[in-house]
Amino acid sequence: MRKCWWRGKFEGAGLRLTSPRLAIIDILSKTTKHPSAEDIYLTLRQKYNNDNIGLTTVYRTLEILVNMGIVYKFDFGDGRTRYELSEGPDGFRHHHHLVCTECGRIIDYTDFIDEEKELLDRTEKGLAEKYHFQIHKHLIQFYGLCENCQLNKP
Amino acid sequence: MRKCWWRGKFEGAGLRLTSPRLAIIDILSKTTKHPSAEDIYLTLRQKYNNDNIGLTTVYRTLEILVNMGIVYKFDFGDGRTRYELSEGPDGFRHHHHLVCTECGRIIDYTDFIDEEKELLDRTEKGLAEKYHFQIHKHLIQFYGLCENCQLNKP
DNA sequence: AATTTTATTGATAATGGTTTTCATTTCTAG
DNA sequence: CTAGAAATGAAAACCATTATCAATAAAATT
Ligand SMILES: [Mn+2]
Ligand SMILES: [Mn+2]
Ligand SMILES: [Zn+2]
Ligand SMILES: [Zn+2]
Repeated sequence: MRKCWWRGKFEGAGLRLTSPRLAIIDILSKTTKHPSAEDIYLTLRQKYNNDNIGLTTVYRTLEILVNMGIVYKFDFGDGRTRYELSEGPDGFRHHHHLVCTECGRIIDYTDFIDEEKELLDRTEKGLAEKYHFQIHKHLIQFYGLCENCQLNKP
Repeated sequence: MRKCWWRGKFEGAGLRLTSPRLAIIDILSKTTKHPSAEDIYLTLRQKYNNDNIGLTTVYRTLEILVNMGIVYKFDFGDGRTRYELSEGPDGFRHHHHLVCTECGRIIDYTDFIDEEKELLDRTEKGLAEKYHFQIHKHLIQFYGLCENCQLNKP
């Protein structure tokens, strides 16, 4: 688990690894949640209140990180985009999501991920051939009710 | 292939099957695309220009249809919500999507759908048990470049 | 070191898809 | 017919995201 695996990507792109950018990566690397741009902005104000990082910068930085493949971007259906480091604090962890449509709770799961991966690879290959599509990524999500929301919503 | 399979759902909910609603369902049932609310609104103005159906009504109707399970709602990443009848013109057709991130083209595919279904069922069952989640639906999408966009973007 | 160039930043304004509001119209029940 | 409920659409409000732009900071060049 080498640290700061993203540094190289920044240098290669002629981009500067500034303190706002480091702070945003830091926040993402220390959470298991899926914060929105505003979530990150608010965390910055609380914990790093020495500097005054603008919401615009948060949005801009996230877009850069997404384009470099350092961060993944998700829409879980609650009207705001949510973000997640592509490589977790403990190294790589490919996973998919379970989304509660009532309270918005997100669960990362890795169960069945190998079987899924195998099927997805095969499907991607088949689809690429049949539709001449060049597939770059896939998205799998399950929607439903979490334990709490099942009880509170009969 | 019984026609107007949705009538029952409307009656059961105490909702009226008005002409704007019928027109919107009609448009959805005659396309293989995935129109946005505005797409539907514009089609209404062109083809059914006798009446003057407001964009608000389109949004409202779509939400009702989604809540009744008659229509599916998708986010393909282009900033607008897109809709599709849950049961196609030729009866049921469960499928997933291939999305071109360059031009927004959407391909419905049913290849591998049986294998996917089998794995999804198994995964849903496993996840439901492990996380006590009550799963209602799944989402699978592949993102990449369509044939055209591969050529025009080297 | 001084100067030029380039990248970054954040306050503000603008954008644009979607929702709310609300007065009016249409349908339904009695 | 009449009272109540549901539906409609124009306009205004909402709100996450993006564009503008002048100011700042860092790198490159002289
Ligand atoms: Mn996750
Ligand atoms: Mn489709
Ligand atoms: Zn929940
Ligand atoms: Zn394309």
